[in-house]
Amino acid sequence: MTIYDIATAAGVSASTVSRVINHKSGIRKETREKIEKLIEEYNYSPNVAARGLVMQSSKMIGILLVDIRVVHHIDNAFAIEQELAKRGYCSIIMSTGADEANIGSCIRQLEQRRVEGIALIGSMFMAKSTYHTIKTYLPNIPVVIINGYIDLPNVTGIIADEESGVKDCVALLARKGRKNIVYVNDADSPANRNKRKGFLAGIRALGYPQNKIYEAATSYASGYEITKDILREDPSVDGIIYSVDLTATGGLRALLESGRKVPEDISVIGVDNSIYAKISYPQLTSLDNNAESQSKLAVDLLIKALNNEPHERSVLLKTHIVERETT
Amino acid sequence: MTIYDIATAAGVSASTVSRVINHKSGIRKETREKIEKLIEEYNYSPNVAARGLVMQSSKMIGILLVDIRVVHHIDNAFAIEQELAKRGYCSIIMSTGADEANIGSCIRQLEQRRVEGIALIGSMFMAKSTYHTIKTYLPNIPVVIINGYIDLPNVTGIIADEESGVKDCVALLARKGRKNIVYVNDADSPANRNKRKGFLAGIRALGYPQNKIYEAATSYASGYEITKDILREDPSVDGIIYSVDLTATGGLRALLESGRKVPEDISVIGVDNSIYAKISYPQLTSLDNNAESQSKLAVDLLIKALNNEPHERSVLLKTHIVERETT
DNA sequence: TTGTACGCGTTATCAA
DNA sequence: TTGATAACGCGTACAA
Repeated sequence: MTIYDIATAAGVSASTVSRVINHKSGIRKETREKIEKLIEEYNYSPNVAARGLVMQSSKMIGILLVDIRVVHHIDNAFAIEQELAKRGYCSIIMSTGADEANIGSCIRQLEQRRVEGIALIGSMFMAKSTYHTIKTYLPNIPVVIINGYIDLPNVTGIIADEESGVKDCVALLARKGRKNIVYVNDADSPANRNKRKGFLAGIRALGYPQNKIYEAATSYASGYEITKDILREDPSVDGIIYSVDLTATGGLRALLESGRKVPEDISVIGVDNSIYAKISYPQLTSLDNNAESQSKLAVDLLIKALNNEPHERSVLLKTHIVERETT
Repeated sequence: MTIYDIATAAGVSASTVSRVINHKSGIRKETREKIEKLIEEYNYSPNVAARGLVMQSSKMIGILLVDIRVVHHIDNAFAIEQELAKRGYCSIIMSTGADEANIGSCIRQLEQRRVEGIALIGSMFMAKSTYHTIKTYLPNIPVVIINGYIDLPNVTGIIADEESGVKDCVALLARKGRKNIVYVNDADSPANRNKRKGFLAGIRALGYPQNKIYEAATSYASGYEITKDILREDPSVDGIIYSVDLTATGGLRALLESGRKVPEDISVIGVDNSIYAKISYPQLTSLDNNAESQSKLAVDLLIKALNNEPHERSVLLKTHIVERETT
């Protein structure tokens, strides 16, 4: 079913049908109505790809995430998808995985689809290889990166200042009288390296001798296990900062089982201020990295870029601690 | 940058370049190498939309969810996206919202993009209007629906038998000596109507007089509030089944605050066996509706359908209860 | 081994 | 108010 079928059925040319479809003026009322009826009758709808070819516009954007299942990232994707859908854009959402080669392959796929803009969600996309892929294959289309920054003229970065945020977390624990504070990192990423820096800076500012960092995977189970390790290795620990809420929830469980009282004996802080922080028991104090503002800004900047309007090239967002029951 | 630019630069015709790109045989080695070098040099990559036009294949599939942020659904989307990406398909993922008109509009958009297959995730897509939209606009492309069924020749349905599952939950609580069991529903959906049926059937089988059903929204906060209501209205309650883990976690908090011991005084069961069940305290007993099998099956059936291989039209999956600390 | 010519489904230009 | 024609970028039958 093509525009020609409708044209033939209506006894007009394809251009007339096209005009009706695109609501152009200068069509006789009867002609328009006849064509509209036929379109309805045949359930005809124009082929967007063909239209895109001649219009030189795909009306598609790409959204890349390392893993779509990470709640913290999907909220960003949702905001972008919804807002751009309103403006007629279709979103291609891809989980790239952490492998740099695959990230490159995904970006190239988006290029082949001729997307008109790209959102990169997660600090993983700050990698050198991504820089090169964008520079080489997508030097002209707008790119926003959430929680990251890439120094390219067509790329806009939005970063939450988690380094200062985690430093503030350390200070908060110190104010609560904590002396033995450790940090639990999860997966290696630029964002996590910044948080770690913030932790070390915070400890340094206090002049504490203890600045131990533990490594966990990004899961409840891993948070649980590493925390049992911590209690064994550093029995005097009285404060733990986790790089993400999820591992912190596992940690809380371990603490509970060990008989330690939270926050009487030990304080705990997570990062993301996610649903996990509210669900956990006790409810988790967490560093809010302003995900909602990030999303809104990202959408806003991407739309501006798509419309060739002037806009910032990089934005740094403040973070703040949401205190709950674990501190 | 088009195939013609490469052809001109190489001093050959576009068809020769096309042959090189598509790895056809019968090309002189030197010609091929020259062209390959040029493609590399110019960072040329073919326009997939144009190719799709002539090949009559978009290599795109659509994934529809009511809300991409619902963890329980996003896992399905992830599995489908990953598996089909391996096979060269690009996924258009859309959050439709619950509004039927908008669902229809999303399906029509996918049709205009000429997707080659569609996955519908969530029982909301069993709605009459969706049936008609598919029947009218997409009578020929394969559709799988996860957690639902639509009686159309091109649609395959996968359903978890949550009705029996919830009935089993009631029976489990009865075995634990529970006499006053209530049910907390969340949003209205076909799946939830089945769970409710299961609850009522379970109560009926036991001959219990009490079969009260409460209504909540799909959130931690709502689970918390409704549970406080329950304790006020039915102080003798000793078992609560929640239609989703999320509301159950809110409920657990309310029970804890009320001073009731779980599971000594009261037993709690959720549905989905999600991460929430593991994070909550006490860890939540939950009805596992086999999300992973659902995903695998959906992918499998969709691929078979895309390849025109024979496959089942509808599958019913068993559920099972994962017992943790709340029963 | 390579080139020519056409078609995929649409829109825009220009002429009628 | 409408139609013929070219163009978008590509793949392929057929010819050379």
